[in-house]
Amino acid sequence: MTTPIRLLLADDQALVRGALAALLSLEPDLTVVAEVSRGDEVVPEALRTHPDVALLDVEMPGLDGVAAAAALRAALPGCRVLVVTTFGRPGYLRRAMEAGANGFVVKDTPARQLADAVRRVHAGLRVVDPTLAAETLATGASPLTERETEVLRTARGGGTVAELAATLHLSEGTVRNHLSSAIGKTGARNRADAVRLAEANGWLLG
Amino acid sequence: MTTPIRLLLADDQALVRGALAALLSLEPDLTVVAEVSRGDEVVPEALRTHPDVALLDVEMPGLDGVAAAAALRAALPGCRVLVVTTFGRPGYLRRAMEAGANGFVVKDTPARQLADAVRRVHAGLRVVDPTLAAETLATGASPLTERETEVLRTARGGGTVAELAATLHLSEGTVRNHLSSAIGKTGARNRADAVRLAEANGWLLG
DNA sequence: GCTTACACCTGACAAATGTCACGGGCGAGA
DNA sequence: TCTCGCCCGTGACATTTGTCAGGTGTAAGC
Repeated sequence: MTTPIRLLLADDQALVRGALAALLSLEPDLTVVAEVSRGDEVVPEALRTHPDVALLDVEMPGLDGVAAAAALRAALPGCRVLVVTTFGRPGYLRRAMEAGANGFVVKDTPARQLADAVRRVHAGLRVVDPTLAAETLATGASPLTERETEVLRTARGGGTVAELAATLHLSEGTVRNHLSSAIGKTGARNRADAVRLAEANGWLLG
Repeated sequence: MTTPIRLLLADDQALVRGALAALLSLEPDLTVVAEVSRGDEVVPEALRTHPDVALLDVEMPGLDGVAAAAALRAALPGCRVLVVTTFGRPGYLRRAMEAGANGFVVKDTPARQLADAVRRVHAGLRVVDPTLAAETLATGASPLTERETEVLRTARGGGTVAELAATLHLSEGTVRNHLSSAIGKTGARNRADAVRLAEANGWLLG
């Protein structure tokens, strides 16, 4: 073993972040050099500490993990990215890979495998949960157009059509058309149902 | 120091569970004797391993952490319970305390404080996040009746009134009345909004 | 006994929602 | 060029939803 692999951890839950740091620090060839709680702190902290691998959560304030991954790849091309997330949503994996992530691990995986995943990513390999990969291929990309996802995303707050139209600067009829189309495409029966399904598939990311 | 404090960990996310085990094992006076991933495995495993303190997540398959806490207090009165959860929902804290939990910690708290929380709970003290405690007192208990919460819980799936009525064996009018009442009490404008608000307050637990 | 709260139902009503048919404009690709 | 898909809009329509005013029965409290 030469110098240890330098790690950056990004997770909004301090307890989980610290626990992951403890877990990874048990490995002699790994060392945690930075911890952040927000997505928009990833790049500045990485520029300061020059990690070899960054472990990013998807759900974070400021900037979601996928966007942070893209920004990090642009700022430090030599830094590998391993996305570690709670939800194994098919769309998340797809978006993360498109954003340049080198690996994707859900928090359901056994703790022992995390260090190996880090090492593989550092070695230039891709690490993907096989179950999730299959599901992603089965589910496919989002069938929703840009506008439809935007309307659905706004509809998450639970407002009337009039309010949606006002915040989106659209006509009420247009909003209804987009919603109807989204409902049809997702196979939902309701606006609320469509929001639920789209979110479960990871189709509502920024 | 005499014998170390024996811990049981319950969390459905294997990675988080393992990381917490690593974090707590760093403390010389703590030892993790059991790990489970489901709420309904807590009591059997506790009967087998006799932990001093059980760390329970709220969101778990099989049995939620609050119900598991109650069952554990009944089966092993000597075992202290520390609830560790992702969401700082006011209702969760209230329900957990009513179920006999000795402490309540959100996953936003710094990792260093967890071991102290465990020690305090083991010493017979109550550990509660002060911010969350204040919010709980401000929000108060659920204003919803049993039936209203049940209807809201069923409405989470996103079905029509007719379907809700069918699954609940009620008349459509009754369902609508319960929904309307719940919407009024929560200050929501929609059925979907009411579900969202009630869930955010932790009023939809089993 | 009386009151209060809850569960359950009915019927009716206005408002919101979801669907459809129909336009026009715009950019990408055959 | 022509077609196709997406975006945006209109108007109309049936359905669903949320609200209200009633009614019953039942259990708990004064």
